[in-house]
Amino acid sequence: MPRAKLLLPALPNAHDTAIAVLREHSLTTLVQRELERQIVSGELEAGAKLNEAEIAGELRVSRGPVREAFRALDQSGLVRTEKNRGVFVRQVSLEEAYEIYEVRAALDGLIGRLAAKRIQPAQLQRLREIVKRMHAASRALDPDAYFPLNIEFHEVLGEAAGNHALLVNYQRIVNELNLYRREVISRSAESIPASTKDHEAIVNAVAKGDEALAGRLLFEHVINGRERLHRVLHEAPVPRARAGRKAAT
Amino acid sequence: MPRAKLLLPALPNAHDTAIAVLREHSLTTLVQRELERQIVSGELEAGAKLNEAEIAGELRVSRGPVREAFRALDQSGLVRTEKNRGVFVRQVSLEEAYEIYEVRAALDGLIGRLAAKRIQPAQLQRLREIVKRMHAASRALDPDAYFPLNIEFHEVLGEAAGNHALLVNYQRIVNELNLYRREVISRSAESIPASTKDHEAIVNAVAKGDEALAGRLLFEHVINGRERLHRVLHEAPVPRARAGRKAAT
DNA sequence: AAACAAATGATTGTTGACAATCTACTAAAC
DNA sequence: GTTTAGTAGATTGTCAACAATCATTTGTTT
Repeated sequence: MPRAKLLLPALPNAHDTAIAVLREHSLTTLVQRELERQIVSGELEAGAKLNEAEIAGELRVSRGPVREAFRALDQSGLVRTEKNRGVFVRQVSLEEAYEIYEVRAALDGLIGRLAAKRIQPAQLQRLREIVKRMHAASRALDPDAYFPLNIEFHEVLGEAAGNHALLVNYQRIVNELNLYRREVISRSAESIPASTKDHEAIVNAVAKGDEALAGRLLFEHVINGRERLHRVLHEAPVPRARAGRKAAT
Repeated sequence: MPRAKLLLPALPNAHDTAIAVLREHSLTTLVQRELERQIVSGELEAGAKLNEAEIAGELRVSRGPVREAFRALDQSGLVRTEKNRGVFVRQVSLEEAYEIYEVRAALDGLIGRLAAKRIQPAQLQRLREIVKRMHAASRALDPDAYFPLNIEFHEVLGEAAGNHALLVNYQRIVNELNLYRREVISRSAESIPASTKDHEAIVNAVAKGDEALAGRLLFEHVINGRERLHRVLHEAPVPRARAGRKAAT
């Protein structure tokens, strides 16, 4: 008798909450999120092949939702699909990373200008605390502590810009970039102090409401990051890239 | 006897070419492209509901590839999905459009700077011809001729920037924006001359290789476009019962 | 032994069927 | 007349089976 379900008391147990989740989200969405999490966290490493049946088995769903999730992840740039061969966690080449950094610089420049105009006290406070923790990680030269702080810093700043479309595009770009940076940044402990200084200056510019300065600092911060990355990879000189240009007038 | 297929001579007919296409592209990809075309062209108007079975029937495929295509289109911002209700061609509100314009301005600013640095003679020639045709459409005050020229202009410029990641993100943004602009721009014939002048100045700046100027002009061009749009919308909404002001939620 | 050919196994691409959910309509109650 | 409950139809979400393609191994030939 299905009627019984309606008479159940509102005692939430694991089964009920699972059903509640499914009422709002499709399996495809859940699979997509889980895979995204695994990719972004590095659990699935770049270049790894994603086997439909295997993933479906692990997540206890059929291949349909998995395939749909693959399509979404492909479009968002986290995986690449080869017909009849499968999908693979995207590997971002140095050249691609270089291009993506330019895009990110432009978006971050905009974020800086908007954040300087619109940031709210609570958000500013969060930024200041993150920077404080960054200083600690910086003194300890601890990349594993610094990396998530860096992510959080730019996340908060992105929210402070108060432009949802901008945030969505920014997050996508940063995700792609993180595919590239993870392994590298852990080897670049020496760049942490410089990066921390950048962040501090950015917070000050935003706090002052100096839109032009905040925009330029963020733009340069990203370009600096790109060059640091490049230097770590090839001890060779960085391709000519002028950090000083402002994002957009 | 399926063996016969292997013995067929290499005379291309409709059937063979269809098979050749499928060797390279999955049905999902083809469905995705077709729907994207229909949405961008306006064949499917904003807010329209996309029925899985219906589309599958029209395109002679099963629902699987259609659903996968939906996922990709959702991620690229062309449709919105409501669980158990279906997918709809995305409607971009005025507020969203306003936000997206800001993002586009930042990306276009970057395009301007990069294009000024890297554009090739053939591309510059294409831009000049487009502007010439724009002048013609401008004198005739013909929005239907002007609209595609405008799209093409920015497409060429985007290619000239020589940054693939930038181009991909830019196209996505422009697609979203076009969801909003189509109906509006046709009513704003009076802004065509100003827009044409913008384009001409941009070409000149790019031709001179003046990165800062090209970047600034493009940024301002987009913002101007946003303001023109805003003005058209807020002047016109008169009680006069002229058809259709539904989009602006 | 090296290289090519055929067959086998594994994986992806596609389809149709079934279950769950929503929408629209009818009818009864107030 | 309006509202509410119930039901029938349509639509989406999920799944499992089938077909096509690719990868690997085995066997044959030189």
